[in-house]
Amino acid sequence: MAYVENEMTDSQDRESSATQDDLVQLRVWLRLLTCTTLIEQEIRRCLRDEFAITLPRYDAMAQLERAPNGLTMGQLSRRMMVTSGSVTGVVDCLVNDGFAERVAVPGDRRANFVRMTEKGREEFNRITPVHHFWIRDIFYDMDRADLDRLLDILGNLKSSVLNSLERRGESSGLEAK
Amino acid sequence: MAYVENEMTDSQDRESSATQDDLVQLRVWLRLLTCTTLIEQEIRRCLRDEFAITLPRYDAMAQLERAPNGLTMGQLSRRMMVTSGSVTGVVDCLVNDGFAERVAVPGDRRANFVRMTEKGREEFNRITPVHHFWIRDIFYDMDRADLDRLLDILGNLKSSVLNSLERRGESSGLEAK
DNA sequence: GAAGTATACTTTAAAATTAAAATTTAAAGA
DNA sequence: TCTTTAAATTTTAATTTTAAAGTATACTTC
Repeated sequence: MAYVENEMTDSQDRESSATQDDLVQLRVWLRLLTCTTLIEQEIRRCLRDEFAITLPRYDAMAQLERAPNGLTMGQLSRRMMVTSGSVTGVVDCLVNDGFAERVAVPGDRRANFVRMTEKGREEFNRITPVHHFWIRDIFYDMDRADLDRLLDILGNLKSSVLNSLERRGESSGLEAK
Repeated sequence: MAYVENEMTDSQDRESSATQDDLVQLRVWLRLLTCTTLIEQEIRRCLRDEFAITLPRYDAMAQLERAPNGLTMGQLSRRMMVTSGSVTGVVDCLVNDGFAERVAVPGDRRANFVRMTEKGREEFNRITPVHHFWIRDIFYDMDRADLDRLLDILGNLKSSVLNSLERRGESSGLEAK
């Protein structure tokens, strides 16, 4: 799931390559990846241990929760940033668990909406406050100024990435509108 | 692969939940995840299109390249931040392709070193400059000050995450030494 | 040195993921 | 209308991933 960022004896994770010369961008990328992986693995573990749910499923529920009328598979796929094939399986599981349901789209027989059931909404509301607690705990040492700066800089980074994708063609499958 | 961060019409990717109230940490986390996912998908695509190699395999090669004597499976697993079961498969493929080889560890018959072959090193050296170019292009709009600040703040974040993991027990499987 | 425990790794089963092909339906053009 | 093209999903095959179980080897302690 990613390159490197290691250093010292055997300190694990993935710091340190690209430390010698001036590849700042590479160092930033590797550190970004390290942070994301650490956080993602911890959240995944917590969700499994305390709520017996996988991260992709909680992710899907988080998207559906804010769309009372449901989302099409395509919309859900773009919002989760995974391929539609992947979403098919995740939604199948949610439907199996009774957390979501598929509903026909009036004017288009190719598509169907997925939306949360009442049971799904209840489960989501049970998980979410605890999830927020985990996140706050993970970011506990970051002061408000750091958080604001980070949000800001990541906003710039996101623009930079999207510009890069546009330069190379493919508008990344996630164009607005 | 992760929650949310969406907004506006249908702008895709995953901005916007948690925009209303004061869940800064959550907003930062979601934006972090968005950036990482965007970059990772693009690098994955480039590696596939231009070098017919997967990201995990290139990742493993990047780790092995800086360890001329090889790494044990456990070391490689911790550095790649994936489970050892996962590494087994990736290394099998690298060995199949002739990019890596397994070597017995003198004093320990349970372990074995994995190290790159000359062919693997050549392939790695062919890919790496192009990889660096992609990374630079992706970060093109970020000025030096932003990059430095980002590296710095992500360093703090990494510490914060590791502290959080320690508080909860499990030193995350990646303790130094 | 025997027994119990820990370590290094592989294997297994289940999920998630991607890319590409296949299906079905809609929209557009002639 | 007919044909082509596009769009929304699902399916398929291959990878990667995790967690947990299994194997083999090393270490510790009595």
